[in-house]
Amino acid sequence: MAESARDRVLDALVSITAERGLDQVSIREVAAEAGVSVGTVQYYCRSKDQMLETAFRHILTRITDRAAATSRSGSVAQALRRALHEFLPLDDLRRRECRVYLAFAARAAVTPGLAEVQHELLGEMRRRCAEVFAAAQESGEVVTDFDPKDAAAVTTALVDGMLLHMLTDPTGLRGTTAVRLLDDHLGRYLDLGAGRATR
Amino acid sequence: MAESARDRVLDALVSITAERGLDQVSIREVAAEAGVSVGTVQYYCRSKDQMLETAFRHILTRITDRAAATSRSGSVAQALRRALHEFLPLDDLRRRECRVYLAFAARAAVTPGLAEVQHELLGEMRRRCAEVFAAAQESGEVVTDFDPKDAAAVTTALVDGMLLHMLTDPTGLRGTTAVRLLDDHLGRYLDLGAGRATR
DNA sequence: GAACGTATGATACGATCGTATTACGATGTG
DNA sequence: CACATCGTAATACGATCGTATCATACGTTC
Repeated sequence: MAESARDRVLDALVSITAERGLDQVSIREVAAEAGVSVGTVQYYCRSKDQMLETAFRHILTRITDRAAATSRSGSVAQALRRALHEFLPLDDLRRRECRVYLAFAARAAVTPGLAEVQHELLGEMRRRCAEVFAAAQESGEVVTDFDPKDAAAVTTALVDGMLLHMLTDPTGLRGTTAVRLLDDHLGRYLDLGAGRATR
Repeated sequence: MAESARDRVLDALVSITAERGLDQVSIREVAAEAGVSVGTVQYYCRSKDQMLETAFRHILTRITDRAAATSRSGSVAQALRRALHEFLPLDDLRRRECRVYLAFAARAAVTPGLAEVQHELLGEMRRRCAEVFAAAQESGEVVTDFDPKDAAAVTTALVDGMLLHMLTDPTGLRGTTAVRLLDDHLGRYLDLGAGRATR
């Protein structure tokens, strides 16, 4: 079925942000990209600030849904590894999404409305990640003792840091290297086993 | 001695970026903050893009110089720990600077001129960090075997990731936690010894 | 002391910005 | 049928944007 006008507006904003950056986003540009009038954009978004907050939630939902949909087969460690890969810019689609995330996250540092969204995101990320680490401890898939919450905080920070470096210095940190470094990191907590070689 | 007009212009840009964000920066705002005319800003910066690139280098020099000036006394690991702390938003001054860095780094994802600066920065960071890890291996201050380059890449990414999380979700990752997580991380490579308790 | 480059300010131009207002057709409802 | 609501478009308003141009001092150098 055809995309609703509202979704087309939000997707247009995301497209512009991914390709030209968040500061190239204007009501008129979004309207043109979505193929609607300025009035239609205003109909769905009361103000530009509200439009940005809505679009931030929109893109985050898309990313986290994809991560949540990854396979849970195999060991807990393997499942975590696959899920975390969905947050890294490892192909064109994820690179686009990560660019949008980074742009919004950076603006969240000075925009309370966006900071609230970011707070919800990171809290959920850490919570889910800590659950996985705790589950691995229960099932004995660990190589050392550690606090699941600390491991979650450091792992999510590492993922976002590698994301930042991959996007802003692609020749300095390549995807294959990032995946290997993430494996090394996880391997310090969990037994990745042969899963490291599987997709 | 009094600050030169050029420095006042660059510092004004940094101030605006730290307090209101990079997208609130305009030639007129910078001129007003610096207490000079628009013409003076244009005299020192041919275009806005060039102004941003110059200011990015300006703030990076300030940060890296401060890190380079930290004490090298004690163990190699302790010196590295102190230097890395200069890149984290652990007080108001560093929080301001980190906000500016994050704003520029995010824009570097879509602005080739800024990406070049970021590439130089991260390359230098990884190089220096790897040197320190290698020196620690030479002097035997290590707790396991590892590749200095990999350790440098993952450590710099972790620092930037924690920086991102601390700035965009201050209640989710506090400074004391970040310092502890960084200590845990370094402790997996190096023998921090009692230095962990020292400043 | 005339000429000149440097540093600064004032101002004008056209473009674009976010937002508010208004109009108009389609749709549903009394 | 009358009328309200919803979705969409067109357009106008004042503000702000980046940039270009011109004028004016102040040194320095022939």
